[in-house]
Amino acid sequence: MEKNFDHAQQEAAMYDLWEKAEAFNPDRMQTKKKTESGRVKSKQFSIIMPPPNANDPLHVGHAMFISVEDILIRYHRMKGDDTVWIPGTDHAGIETQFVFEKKLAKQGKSRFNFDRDTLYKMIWDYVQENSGVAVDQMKKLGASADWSRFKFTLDPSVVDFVVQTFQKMHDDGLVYRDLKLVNYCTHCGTSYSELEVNHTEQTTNLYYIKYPMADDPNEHIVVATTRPEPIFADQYLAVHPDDSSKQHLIGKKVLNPLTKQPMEIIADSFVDPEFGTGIVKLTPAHDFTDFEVAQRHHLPLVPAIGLDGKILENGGEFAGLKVAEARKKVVEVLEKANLIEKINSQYVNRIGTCYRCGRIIEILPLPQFFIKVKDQKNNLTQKVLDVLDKQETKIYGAGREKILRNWLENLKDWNISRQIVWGIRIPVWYEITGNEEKISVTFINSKGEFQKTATLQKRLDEGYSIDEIKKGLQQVYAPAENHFVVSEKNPGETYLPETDTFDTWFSSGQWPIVTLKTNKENDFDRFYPTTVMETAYDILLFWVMRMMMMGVYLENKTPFAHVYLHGLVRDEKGQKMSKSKGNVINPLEFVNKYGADAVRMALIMSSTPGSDSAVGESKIRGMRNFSNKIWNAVRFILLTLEDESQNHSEKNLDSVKDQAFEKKLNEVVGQVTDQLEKLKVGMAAEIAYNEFWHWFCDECIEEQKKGNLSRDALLKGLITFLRLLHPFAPFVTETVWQELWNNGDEQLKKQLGSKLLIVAEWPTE
RNA sequence: GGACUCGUAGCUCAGUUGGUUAGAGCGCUUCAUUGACAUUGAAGAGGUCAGAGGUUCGAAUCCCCUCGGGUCCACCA
Repeated sequence: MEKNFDHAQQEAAMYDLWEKAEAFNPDRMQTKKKTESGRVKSKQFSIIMPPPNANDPLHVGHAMFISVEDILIRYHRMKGDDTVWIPGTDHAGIETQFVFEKKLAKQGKSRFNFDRDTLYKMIWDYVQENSGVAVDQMKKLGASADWSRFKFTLDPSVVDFVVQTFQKMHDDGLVYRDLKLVNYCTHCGTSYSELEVNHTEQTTNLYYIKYPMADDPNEHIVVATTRPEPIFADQYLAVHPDDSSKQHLIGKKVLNPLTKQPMEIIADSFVDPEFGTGIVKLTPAHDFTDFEVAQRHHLPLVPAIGLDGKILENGGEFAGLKVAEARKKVVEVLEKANLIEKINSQYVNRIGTCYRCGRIIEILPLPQFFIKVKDQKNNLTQKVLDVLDKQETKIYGAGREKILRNWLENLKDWNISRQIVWGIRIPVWYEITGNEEKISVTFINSKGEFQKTATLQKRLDEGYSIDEIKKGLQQVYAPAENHFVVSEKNPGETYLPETDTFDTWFSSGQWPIVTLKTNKENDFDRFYPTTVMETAYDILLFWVMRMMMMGVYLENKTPFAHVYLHGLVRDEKGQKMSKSKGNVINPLEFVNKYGADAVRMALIMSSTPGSDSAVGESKIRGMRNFSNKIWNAVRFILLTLEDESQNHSEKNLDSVKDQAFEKKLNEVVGQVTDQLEKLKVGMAAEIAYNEFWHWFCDECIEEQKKGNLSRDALLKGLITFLRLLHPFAPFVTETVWQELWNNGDEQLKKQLGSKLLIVAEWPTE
């Protein structure tokens, strides 16, 4: 054996050995053990991998989940459980389309140059080019996932399943289409769920604007607002009903400062009498609170801003201006008319920004598809809360269960429409007959020219056929009340397809079910509910919550028994990694430098669910030393085995020492096993590390050198430790195991029990 | 405003049913070692476990308060 462990030379070979033996596939491996009574014991252990973005290389967070999950999988496989780890990759709808559009932009093109089908195919090809990278990197990290069960989130079988789910939800009355306010990014051209909006603080102007009284234009009231630009569309103001200083205003009318149209003052308790002047203008089409107030009082919804982020035609002289420009101009006009009392320029305000591009999110009314989350018959959130109450799913991660409960209790209906191409098309078709005036379309005509938004009627009048429009279709805008049918295929000549796609989380929310139901025949019955869902805590609400909702809806059962939430990996100083700081750790770079085992150990050791951890090069280097320690312990023991002269020196051994050694060894086995059973992966790794290095190597090997411990005991200890350490450091342990097997006599082989460590038996006390 | 979380060795962090001298990695000091490993070993310095109070035979751990970080949510325009 070489003096040091050469990870670069061994890792790929070991992975190859495992794959050739089909060690990851529970159907091929003998994972069932017979009990004493001769019965087959088939406790299952299953993990569905959180699919990484198919288009991106892995980052350190992925390395973290692979380490944790692979440790659990390897442990249970060795224990003899029916163990499966189902891998996959994600199409990451908005992310990927965003990246692709940037690429198009470099070529001077945009998504408006292509019809839906063409664009979809282009992105598909683009993702295919990159998709091997992530899988390859997972293998480099040692992931013992069953690749024969691999799934991509846009595989036809997945798409079919998701479409059926939507159909079922629609049949059950859980789906509705409605004009609602949505968070819309005019740059990305899509709406977002409330979770996808970042809130940042910003210092803005708070304008105090005079509204003349209708019955006496010399009198006025003052309203404070940060958003003067949609004033032209406002029709109502509000005060608090119990605000004694404002009560005389209720029911009175003022004049709109821009349009001079009369506006009524209503009373609603949402108004804070202490803020501003205690009088609020209502803009129901562009403010969530105002929208709710308007619904309570049955006030009209008058949009002022369009999907392009510009003022609509009803804005008169402001029409066509972008929001920011319009604001400037409105303020100018009001100032000229002497209608601005004062401006507080130091007002700190929270605004929503796009989590993708960082631009300000507009709130716009748009017909979208929603899932009822608190339906009377199918109260999804309540069902999930019940699951938590009954502890059918346990959450590991400090305080995270409370956060989950809090969200479930307050969750609003789920907007699942996204205005992008890269995803699963919502299987809905709009009846067009009679609605040609109300439906708008954008498309590429047969000459390849982009036709911007116009009513269907107008395009038909221009001589375009339905067929031509359909072929080059980009976007359909059907009114909320438009009749539609749910169907994957075209129901007939008189229909146009919905062009929106599902929110990625709608399909990935079904991931544990889809992967099991569209794979090997009995997988679902065999592995559902899965044992552990392991993922980062920052997608607890996006993903874990949705999976639980879909699980209880589709199967009446939670999709997993345990949720292990790992923390964010920070840099050596505990700072958040970011490209701009330049402190991003590329896990594969360190795999090449120090080995996968070292990276895994560094990520796992001293990490605990729910909390962030700090990892830097020095830690990884330290763990590389540990791999080498394992290597050299084996090297030493192999040398002593070859050295026959040592044999007789053991004759008069004090067997009491051996007994003490075995006792302690059993304790270590018990401790590591115990921690793994409790999902305390970090603790398990730490115990195995310390006991191996500082007890077995530092003490026991030295004792053996002095002749105080038998060679047999030491060998037994070594074999036991290799088993214990294998889940954590699979490559080096398997490498030395092969070394032992290939150089060992029959007796040693018998002791090892298995040619491959990966499927060797987990030690018992 | 509500909620959650954290404050342990110079640095980054373990220590979840309260129980003997509080641990690890890296760093630091001194020494050792040409035969498992310098990617090593031995010895050591370094912590009033943020602060005050309470429960207890016993608290880093449970409760209350204070101070100081972090995160999430919320209709204060």
